[in-house]
This record gives sequence, C-alpha cells and structure tokens, in this order.
Amino acid sequence: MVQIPEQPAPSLPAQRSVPTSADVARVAGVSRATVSYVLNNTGAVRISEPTRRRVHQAARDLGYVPHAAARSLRAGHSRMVLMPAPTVPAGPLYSQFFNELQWALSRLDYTVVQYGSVGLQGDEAARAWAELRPVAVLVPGSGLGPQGVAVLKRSGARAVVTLGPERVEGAHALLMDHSIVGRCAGAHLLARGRRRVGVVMPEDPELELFSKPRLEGVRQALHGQDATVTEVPLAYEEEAAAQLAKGWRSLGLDAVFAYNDEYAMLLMRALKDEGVRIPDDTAVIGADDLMLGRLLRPRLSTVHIELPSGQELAELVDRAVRAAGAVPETHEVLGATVVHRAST
Amino acid sequence: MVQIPEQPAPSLPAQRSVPTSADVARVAGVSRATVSYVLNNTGAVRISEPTRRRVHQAARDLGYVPHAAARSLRAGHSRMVLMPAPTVPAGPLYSQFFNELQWALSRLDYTVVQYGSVGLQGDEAARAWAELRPVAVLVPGSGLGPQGVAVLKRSGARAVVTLGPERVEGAHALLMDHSIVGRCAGAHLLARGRRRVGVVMPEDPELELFSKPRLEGVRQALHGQDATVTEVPLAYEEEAAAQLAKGWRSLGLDAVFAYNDEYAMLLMRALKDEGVRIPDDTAVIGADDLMLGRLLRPRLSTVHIELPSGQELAELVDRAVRAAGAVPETHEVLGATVVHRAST
DNA sequence: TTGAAAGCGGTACCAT
DNA sequence: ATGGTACCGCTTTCAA
Repeated sequence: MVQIPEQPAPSLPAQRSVPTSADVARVAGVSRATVSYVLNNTGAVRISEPTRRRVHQAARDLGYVPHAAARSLRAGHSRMVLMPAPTVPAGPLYSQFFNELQWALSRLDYTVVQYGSVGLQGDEAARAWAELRPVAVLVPGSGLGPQGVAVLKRSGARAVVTLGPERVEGAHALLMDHSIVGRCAGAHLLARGRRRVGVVMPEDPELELFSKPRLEGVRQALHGQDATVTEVPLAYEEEAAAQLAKGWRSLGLDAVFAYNDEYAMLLMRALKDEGVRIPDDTAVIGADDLMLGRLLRPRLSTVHIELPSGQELAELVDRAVRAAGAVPETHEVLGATVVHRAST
Repeated sequence: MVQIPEQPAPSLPAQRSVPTSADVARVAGVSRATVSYVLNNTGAVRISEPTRRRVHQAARDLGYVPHAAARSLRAGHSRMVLMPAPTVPAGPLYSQFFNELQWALSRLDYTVVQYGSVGLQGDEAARAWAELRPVAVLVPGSGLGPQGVAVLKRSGARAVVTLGPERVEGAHALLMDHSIVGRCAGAHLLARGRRRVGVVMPEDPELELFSKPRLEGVRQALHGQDATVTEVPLAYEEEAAAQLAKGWRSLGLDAVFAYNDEYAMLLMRALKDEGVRIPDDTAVIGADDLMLGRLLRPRLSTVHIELPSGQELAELVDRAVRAAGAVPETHEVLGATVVHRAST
C-alpha cells in the first residue's frame, strides 16, 4: 500500500483550520478592517465596488462564517434571548405559543436559544445561563429566585421575564395564575348544582406547578358554599384509573375536575367501565380544550385556557431590552373560560 | 418631592458594568492569571490556600460569572452541542427521547442548546448555527444538505449527526425510515385478511416528512398481494373527519392505517357516528402507541415505535467528537412492532 | 507561588 | 477609499 501524503489542493490554501476574517483579507488582498466593513455593510464607510466584490468572492471561496463569540465579545453585547428548554413534554397549547414567540422575536432580530438545563437547580442554572451573556432571559415556571435574577442582570441581561405563578423581585412578570382555571371549573360545577367535587391530582411531581394552583382555585370557587372539595390522586396509567374507579362510589362525589383533558379521558373511561354514569352520577370537566375532548362521548366539558400571544411577549421583551433598568412590568396573562359540553 | 440622587452602595464599587476576572483580581489583590488558576482548579499550578480563599471571596462578592464567549474564543473550541428547536409540537415519544439525550450529553459534560431557526432554510440555517461554533450539531428531519454539513465542519464542528430519512454526505446518520411503520401496519392488516386498505394522509405539510414514508411502507407491504392502497387526506378537525366518514362506504375500504393514534381517534369517532362498525366493516390501526389508544373502544391497535435511547446517541456524539474525521457511521434506528388490540 | 504578556477573531477609531 | 491598531475577557506559556 502506497502512502500518499495529504496534499492541500493547490487552488486554495490547506483548509484544515477554520477560516477567519484575516484569511479572507489575505485572499482578497485587503485589510481585516476592510473585510469587516464590506461584510457588515458598514454605512459610515464607503468601499469601492471592485473591492467589495473581491472580498465577497474570497469569503465565499473560503466558506467563511463569522465567529459569533468574537463578535459579541468585541461588541460587548449580543442579541441572544435565552430560555431554559422545557423538561416536561409541552402540549400543543404551549408549543404554539412558543413558536409564535420565537417567530416574533426573530422578526425583531433576536436569536432565540433554548438552554438544556437538566439537573440544574434554579439559581445554579442562572449562573450557567449568565455565562452566555444573553441580552434577555425568559423563564417559564417557578424555580428562579431573586438571586438568580440578580446574577443575570449583573451579567448584562437587560431583561429578565418570568412566566409563572408569582412575581420575582427584579424581573418582569407574566403572571400565569392557574388557580383561575380551577375557579372556572369550580364555579361551573357549582352552577350545575354539584356540591361534592373531586379534584384529580396527577402524581407526576413535575405537574404540581399547575395542579396545586388549580386545586386551590376550585377551593376558592366553592368556599362558603356548603360544598366539599376532595383531592383525588391519580397516576397517568390505566390500572391506576381502574383502581380509582372501583372505589369511586364510596367517595360520594357528584363531580370531578380532572386536572386536564387527558386525565379526564383516562378517568372517564375507567368510570364508564365501572358503570358510573356521566354526567348523571358524576359530572366530569377537564382543561386545555384539546381536540380529544370533543371526540369523547359524552363530549367533555373543559376549561379553555388563553395564553398571551407570542407577539405581545416579544414586544414586551424588546421594550424591556431597550429600556433596561425601567421598573419591571407585571401582567396577568392567563385567561380561562368554560366550554360547556355534555359531560357536565 | 425631593430628588434623591442614586448613590452606589459604599461597600462595593458601583456595579454598573459586568464584573470581569480583572475586577476579581483587583479586589483579591492578585493577577488575572492567578484568578484563572484558582477558579478553574488548574492542576498544573499550585496556589496557596490563603490566596485561593481571597480569590473565591472576591468572586463571590462581585457576583463574578465567567464569559463563555471569551473563554471559548481563547480555547479555540467549546462543548456546545447544537440542535435546531423543533417547529412542530413534539409528542411524548420524542420529548422523552430528547430529554434522555440531553441528560446523557450533560453527563458527558456537553452543553445542549436548541437554536430557534424559524424561517431559515436548510443550508442557510447551517450558516447561522456555524456562527456559534458548536462542537457538534444534531439535526432531526431532512432539510440539511451536504453543503450545510460542509459549512458546519469547516466551521469547526467535529460531529454532524442527522436523524432522518436518509444519509447526508459527510454526516453521521441515524436513519429513521418511517416506511417500516407503514410496513408493519400493512402486514398486520393483510394478515387480518384485509385487502382494501386506506392510508390517512394528514394535510399538515409539516407531517409529510413522516406520512409519505409511512404510506410508502404500506404500499410495500401490500405489493403483489391483490390488495389496494388508497390515500385518504384528512385535516385534523372534527368537521373534516365527519365529511370523510359520510362518504366512507363509497370508498369501499375494509381497513385503514390512520397515520397515528390521534388521527385514528379522530377518524374512529367519525366512523362510529356514521354507523360504520369497527373492526367489522373497517379495521383501524394507528401508530405511536399513545395512552389514548388503550382508552378507546374498541381498543386501538397501533404500531409501537422504538426510538434509539438518548444514552446511545449521546455516546455516538461523544465518540464522533473525539474521533473527528473518522468515517461517518450510519445506524438504522427505528424499531416498529404491532400492538394488536380490538380495532383490527 | 505568582505575574507579565501574547493572542483567540472581530470591530471601530484614527490615520493616511 | 483603505490600513494600522487597540481592545473586548479569558487562558496559558514563560519568567521571576
């Protein structure tokens, strides 16, 4: 076997390492400054058309791609908006909201990046995020404390926005109080004449963030109404639902708020198999207004949830970035309305 | 109203700008080099314990967070693994896979980042990604061409891995050929004695990536078997399903592969409402093996899909990064098995 | 054990 | 119209 030494192609220099603007300059026969002016279309400086062409040509030939880190290091800032990547499967509702947001932000010339923060606790995660020096940070859920906000701001984040149950000192807040979902459901059941209301509590601890406020909302709606609220723990498994259904009558409930439509479907199936009539014996209401609720029989009543538009949030972020240091805004953004169908 | 001029707290210098390692050095009374040694636990250099303490103290006091861009600029590489953020709501299957992957990669000391690439076409997106100089890029779906792979590699990416229907020149490939899902479903229906098979084609163009290969798989399974395959377009809406069901009998189908469990549920409901008996008149099979299939009546037969473990993919990435330049691996990773229930 | 200084890849000011 | 150059924050030789 003949050893053929690796020869660089004669036409272009041996491109083993990443081309830099200096390489482009060398090939084009100009200075690095000129390369920068041309590639960034710097308005304040006029570069002759032939030179521009040579620079562009050289950049293309070399496959030059600017180095974001170097650029933002020099500039002292970036246009990166950072969010933690969701750790729990996002429903269609949230996915759509997030896509909208992403689209709107890129329209405003921001770069959206989701940071995979598995195993990092709140303020510890904040340090990791801060290393990237994002211009803005969007944090869904709770878990980011005032400390974390402070770290981010001290690291140059011009806007920190939380989307969650409560305000955090120093951050803009999109308050998403899920108790309103429970209140809607509770009020509806009450209006339908139900008094002994169960509330399904998913056993997945990740969901407590939503399930607890929803439960609390039901409590609020039924408070002082000669009605009872009963927590009904349920794992998202057929067997668990069957067990629950078996003892259902002994719970003496005439209605149940099933956390969301998926748990509602799980429970309804088990109840039906047990001969519990819906809504006669037990009314069932879900939440999220998923397609599947319309397909169930009886059709599932549900709480339709309205998230803020991604467009609006994007504008809030942009405003906050421009007017950094302004007093943080707080918006109540969760809307909820009952969609009454046959199951209640 | 008395104007109170903003005074910096006297204890610490006015922290308007972001603290750097030089600030830490100044406060600790050491050089920047020493700060770097201490904070990175550099093994080759011994720093006295009192000095270490002073540095750590200063860093904490200032709220110092290292600048990732500066660090990786100097180092010449990063540990960032980049993926495009999904643009279509990810199901529980994919979400779990992705969480596993993320976790496994962070165990290997990589940082996982999802880049929001809305409105960017394949190779154009690749340039944007390349600006971040990730050490590895993971691209689900098609859309990245050999050009894009080349751009990424020239920009220093030591591994490019595609997860999709086909190999891409220069990149490692996790081949996910969804035709196997259709083949499974087709073979199953055939074995159940069905010969006139419909295949639901979602109208969402984002889903073509999966629906076309699945259709093709059904065709393969039924080829030369005196059976027919009929495409059945369907939008994910109740009304569309009702319309389809109305003309169902005239289609003369004795079985249908419904793309996935959600479309199956939509279709089954409409068929039932129209008095079409399942499985007697028409057998229905879905895919993805979602919980909801078990809750339908009749219980939904489905194609259970097996994705690679996130752990395995993480190891592939790590191997590829270490042995950059090695010949790209190709793995066939999609498993599919029929789960036979009552609907077929 | 610690410090001085070069340099990573760009940008922008100041000359020419 | 272009080039020279200082500098962004950090790591890492090399010297002291």
